[in-house]
Amino acid sequence: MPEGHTIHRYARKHWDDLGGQKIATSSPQGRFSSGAARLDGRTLTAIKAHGKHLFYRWEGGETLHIHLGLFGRFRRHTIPANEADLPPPSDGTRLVMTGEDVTIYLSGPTICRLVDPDTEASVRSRLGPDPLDDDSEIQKLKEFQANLARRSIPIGAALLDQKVTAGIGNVYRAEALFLAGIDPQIPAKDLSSESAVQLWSLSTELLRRGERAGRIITVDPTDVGAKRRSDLKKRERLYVYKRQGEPCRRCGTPISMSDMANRHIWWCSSCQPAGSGA
DNA sequence: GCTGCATGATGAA
DNA sequence: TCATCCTGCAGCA
Repeated sequence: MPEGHTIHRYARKHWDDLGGQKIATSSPQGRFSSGAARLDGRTLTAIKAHGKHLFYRWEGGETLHIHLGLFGRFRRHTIPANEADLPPPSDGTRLVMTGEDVTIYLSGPTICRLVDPDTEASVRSRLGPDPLDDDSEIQKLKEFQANLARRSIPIGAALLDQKVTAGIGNVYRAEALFLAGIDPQIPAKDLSSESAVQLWSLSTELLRRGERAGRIITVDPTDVGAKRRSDLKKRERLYVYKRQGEPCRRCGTPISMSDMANRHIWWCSSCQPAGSGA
């Protein structure tokens, strides 16, 4: 499920599977038929992730722009010796990309379209700094802080705004604010410099860990009596997300929930007391 | 089988 | 603030 860590992971894995190869493309569902027909047989020259957006660049200069939204997903199959053993794409499969050894099915994306390099650049220019991007850490942090300083919306809403920072979604916003001890309600511009720095470095650390592990794990194993992160059971991997009413793993206070920026948000009212982070 | 919900984002009102 | 688009699956009957 797609926050930035998943997207960067896809970019890397899809490049390993398909990079530099001539790719056969099709759209069983039909909604991307013309785009798939244009790409069919072309060589994939690069894959770039920015926040939750994916950009597949092809010989000939065009870019395939994909955004998974809430429902989009990729399915990957190694092509079996007998091609009849390959599970067929479902009727809803928007795009099939087949390389030498691997085929990828895409379903449910919010965006799947061909764009020119200028459009790719303009999409990216509207996104805030991505903690998983290779750009300079100092530069990204400065941009993040400047973006916060310009907003009076609550920090919990600002973190979901991809113009502020790109890649954080509803799980990471709740978990990062908990770990940083920040009240989700405080205005973004009121965040102290220390809290902003901490929030950025936590976001980076958590997203990196998520990309590596292939799942979101924010809990320090000692907080749940485990030795290693890999030992954590599914229900133990997060501090606050979807845990309303359950005891805080740090202090035992029941976790709170409310709505912010059209999504549920969870927090601990003792670890993140009103006004904390300012 | 049906219902509701979900790790997202936009555009209208 | 709401309605809408995108799809799958858990939880229920």
